[in-house]
Amino acid sequence: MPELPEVETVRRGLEPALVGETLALVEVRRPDLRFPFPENMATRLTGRRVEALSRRAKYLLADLDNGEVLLMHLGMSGSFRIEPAEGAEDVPGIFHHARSKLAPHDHVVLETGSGTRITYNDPRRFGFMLLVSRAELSEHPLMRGLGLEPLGNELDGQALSRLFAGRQTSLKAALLDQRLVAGLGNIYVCEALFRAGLSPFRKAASLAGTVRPGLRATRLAESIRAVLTEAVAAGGSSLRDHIQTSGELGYFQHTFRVYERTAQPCVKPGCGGTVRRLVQNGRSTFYCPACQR
DNA sequence: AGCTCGACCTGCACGC
DNA sequence: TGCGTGCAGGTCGAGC
Repeated sequence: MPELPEVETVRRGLEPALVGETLALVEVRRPDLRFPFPENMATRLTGRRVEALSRRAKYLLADLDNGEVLLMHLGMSGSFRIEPAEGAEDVPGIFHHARSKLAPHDHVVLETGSGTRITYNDPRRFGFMLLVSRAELSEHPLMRGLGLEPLGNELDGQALSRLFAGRQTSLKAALLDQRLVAGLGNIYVCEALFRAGLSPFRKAASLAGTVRPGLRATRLAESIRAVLTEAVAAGGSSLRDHIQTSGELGYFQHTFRVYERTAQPCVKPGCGGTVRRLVQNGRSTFYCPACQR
């Protein structure tokens, strides 16, 4: 499911249910996700208060009151849902009976002190959770090598040109490389390249150009910001799963201009091209051969 | 060092 | 119906 906009949507959904709350009950139902959960994770989390919930690239970071951080990644198919906990009172004296049963692939269940149940579900099990001490977080192998935060202040044409300089790989592969820019995935790379009018097959190094240096890079940086900002505002994209913690769908998928639009006409006015799908580095690339150069 | 590719895992849509 | 194939929002590590 999740690229940056989906992870940010999940963060915003979890924040009110989690921050300031104590983890009263923690159940790990299946430990073997991409990495095994930390030894005794349930015990180590129980009784902890969550002080903040932030995001770095596609990672969620829950600050705990003991100086540790719960580091979470949703992989391809991870999602959270929030419901009233068992026996939680909706109105004083009236117990909530609408709590749904646990579903297949519900791997972690957290119950907060105020009677909320937060369930992590992940069919493909590419996601994971880790506990890292706050002090060591920035040097953790998963965090240390991450590139620019695309909605942060540093991402602009100049930064992109510098990062891509000398790279012989394609623009598509370079944008997917989390060590350069961190948070983009297959959807938003395709969409950003379309908006910038740049071919996914162009060499990354050519972004700087020779005639009008910086122009392409600036267009690309602006396209990345625009597509991500719009997608966050739309609650992300829901392709095959729900993504919001409420179970509601994001709706940015209705705004895709090339992704999964194979053989449909290019939406750019006057272009007349047809969207094509091609496998690049083992992943589908959607693009318009007429207006992406 | 940079780059490409296979592997990890489940579910679904498709064609025969 | 059942079975095989290909596809899916990610990332790591092996091997050039």
